[in-house]
Amino acid sequence: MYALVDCNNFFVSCERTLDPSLEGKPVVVLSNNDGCVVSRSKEAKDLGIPMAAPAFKYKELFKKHDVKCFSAKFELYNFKSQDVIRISRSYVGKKDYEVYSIDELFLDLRSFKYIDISEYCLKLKEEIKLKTNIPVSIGIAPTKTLCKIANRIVKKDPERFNGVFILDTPEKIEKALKWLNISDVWGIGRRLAVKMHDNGVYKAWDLLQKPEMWVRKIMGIHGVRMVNELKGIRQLELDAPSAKKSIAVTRSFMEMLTKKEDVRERVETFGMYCSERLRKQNTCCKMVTVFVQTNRFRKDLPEYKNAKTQILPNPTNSSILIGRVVNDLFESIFEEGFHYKKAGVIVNDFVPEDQRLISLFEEDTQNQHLPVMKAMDAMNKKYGKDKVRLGSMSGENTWGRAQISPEYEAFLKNNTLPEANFRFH
DNA sequence: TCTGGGGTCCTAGGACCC
DNA sequence: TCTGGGGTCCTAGGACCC
Repeated sequence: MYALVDCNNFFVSCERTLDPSLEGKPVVVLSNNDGCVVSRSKEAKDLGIPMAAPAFKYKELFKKHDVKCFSAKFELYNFKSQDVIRISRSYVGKKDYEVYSIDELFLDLRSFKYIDISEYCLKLKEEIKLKTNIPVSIGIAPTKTLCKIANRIVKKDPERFNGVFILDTPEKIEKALKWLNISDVWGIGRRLAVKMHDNGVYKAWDLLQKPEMWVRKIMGIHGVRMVNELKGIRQLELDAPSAKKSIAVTRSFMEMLTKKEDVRERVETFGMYCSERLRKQNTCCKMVTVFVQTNRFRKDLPEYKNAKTQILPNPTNSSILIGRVVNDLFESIFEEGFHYKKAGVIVNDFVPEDQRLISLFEEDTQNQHLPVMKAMDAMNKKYGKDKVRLGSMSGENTWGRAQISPEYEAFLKNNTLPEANFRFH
C-alpha cells in the first residue's frame, strides 16, 4: 500500500499558524501581484470562491463576508512544508517516500505487514498537527492514483473519516469509482474531460468499461496506465528525488510596460535569478529562452507575444554570460508600440558544473567568472537577497506584495530558511 | 483599473542518415 | 527517367500537475 499525505488548504493553513485567530474564518491567499486566489479555507470555498479566481472580480464578496486576504509568503510555506516532510519521512524506511509537491508526499507502506496502517497513519496525522499545526489528510490505497481518490474522499467528509481513509477492497474501490467524476481523476485535465464526456464517460468507472484500444487511441500510453492504476494494478512507482531539468523565472508586471529599457531591466534580472539557481544546484545550462507578452485579457489593445531560444556554444551558469544571451534574445523579440504585461527567462539542458564539454572554437570564460559569482552568492546568502548584484539589475523589488505582518517579520528573523527542494510535475 | 508561477512528460513532424 | 524503407535525433507544442 501507498499513502498520500496531503496538507489541507496548505497556504491558508500556514497563515493560520502565524495568526490563530484566523481559525474558522474565511481566508484566501493570493498569487503574485495579488492577482488571483491560489488557496482557500473551507469557509472561503463555501462562499463560492473558485480556485484561481481573479481577486478583482471578488473584491465585493471579500468585503461583504470579511474574507481575510494574504499575499503569498513562499519562504513560510517552504519552511512549513519541510517540517511536514521531516515528520512524515520518519514514519517509513529511509527511501520509502516521494515528495510530490509543496503540500503532498507519498509514503510506501509495503513493508508494514503486521500493523494496522490506518492506525499508524492516524498517529502520523496527529503528530503533524501537534508539531506543525498543519492539518493533513491521508489517503491509503494500492496505487498512487487510488491514493489521490482516497484523499478526496477524506476531504469530502473529514469528521467522518477523521482525516484518514483506506481504499483497499474491490468493493470499496468500485463504489469510489462509480462516485468519482471522470474530470476529477488524477491525469484528466480540461481537454481530456471534454473528450471523455463526448464519448459518454462521466464517472471514473465508465472509463474502465472502454476497450483498451480506444483508451490507447484517445489518451495515449498515459491512459492505459491510468486504467490499470484505477483497477489497483500498480503502474507508477515512487520516484527518487532528481535534479531539475529546467528552471524558469517569469513574472507578470503590476503595470503594463511600454518602455524598452524597463522591460529589458526586468528580463535581465530574471536571467540573473536563473543563473543563481543554476549555481545553487551546481549545474550549467546549454539553452536559454526569453519570452515577452502583452496582456492577453485586454482585447482593446494590440496583442503581441514572442519567444526565442538560444543554444549556447559552451554551458554556463555565469550571470554575466547568461545576461548577455538574455539581452541578445530580448533585442531580437522586443517590438516597440506594445503594452507588455509579462516576461520570463527559462534555462534548460543542464550539465554538472564540473563536466562541461567545451567548444574548440568558442572562447570560454565560464571558469573566470565562477569564483566571482560564487562570492556574490555567498554574500547574498549572508547579508540578504540581492544585496550584491550586477549593474543591469534593478535595485527595487518590481512586483507587488502586501504589507508584511509583524508575525511574519518575526518568523523571517527567527528562521534560517531551508532551500526548497521539490520536484514539480 | 485589476486575471500566478513553476514544473514534467508525451507526441508529431521535420531534418538527416544509410 | 524512374524510385524505398527504415532509422535516429531534435524541437515545438500540447496536455497535465501543484
